[in-house]
Amino acid sequence: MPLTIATWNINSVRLRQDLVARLAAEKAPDVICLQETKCPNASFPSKAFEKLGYTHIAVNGQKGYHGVAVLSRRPMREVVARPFCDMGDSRHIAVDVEARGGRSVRIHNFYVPAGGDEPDPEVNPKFAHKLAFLDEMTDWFGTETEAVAPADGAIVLGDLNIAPLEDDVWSHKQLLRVVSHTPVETERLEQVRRALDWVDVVRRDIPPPEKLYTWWSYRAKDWAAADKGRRLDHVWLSNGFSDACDRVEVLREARGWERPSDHVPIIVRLDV
DNA sequence: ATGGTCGGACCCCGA
Repeated sequence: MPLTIATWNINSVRLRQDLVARLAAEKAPDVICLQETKCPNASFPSKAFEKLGYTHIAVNGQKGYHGVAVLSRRPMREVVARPFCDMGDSRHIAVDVEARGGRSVRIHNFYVPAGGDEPDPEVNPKFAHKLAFLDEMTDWFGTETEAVAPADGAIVLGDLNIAPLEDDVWSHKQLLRVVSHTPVETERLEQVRRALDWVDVVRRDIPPPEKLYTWWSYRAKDWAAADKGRRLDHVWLSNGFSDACDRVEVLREARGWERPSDHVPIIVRLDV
């Protein structure tokens, strides 16, 4: 049996638990990693997800903002919820999911700061925070290599809030000075990736120049017609483990579901 | 065409 893993910025898990149920019904992923749950741990709707078969749940939430969670139908244990930038923000959780032969897959679920509007760390503290967060990821990956990425296999996924490639945005030229696609961010994200030589399996399987987006603004009158999206969500596999992934799907249609999130799920299938 | 729309807090903020 393959292991299927979904990542989705849900933009309030309580408001959209029915959409998570729809994803479970239509795609039946073994593991669902959520970001922007906007929900304290005590209020997390665990019961609803347990009824869907996701009996293993790990949450790192806070009131009103941010928040990440992992739902699993396979045995899983929480490894760490690492605080970044001494902010008290809930932006990371790591779990080990059981695989064949006593092995396990370590999943790091991230919600990287969006960074505000002005792409200048001197005048915009939110952008400075975003860059500091990325640098802390690089440092952590580089210094605690074994803990971050055990030999059995590891995954970094989530809303990284950066569209790194020209074909990850609707207009490279028009977004070069827009937060999420500025060179300072895309270079910083590449440093994070290179720290452990993570493999972007989504772009391995759906390579440029094909346009690929996971987020469309709520502000567009007709998101599908305008199609001004960005690829802000990512799935990276540890080097030497990437061959385990034999299928990638970006669920674009979920942007058209009733009262949607502005992000759509990515689903990967692993033979592990 | 430099607007627009969300969600969750609270009387705006972050996205």
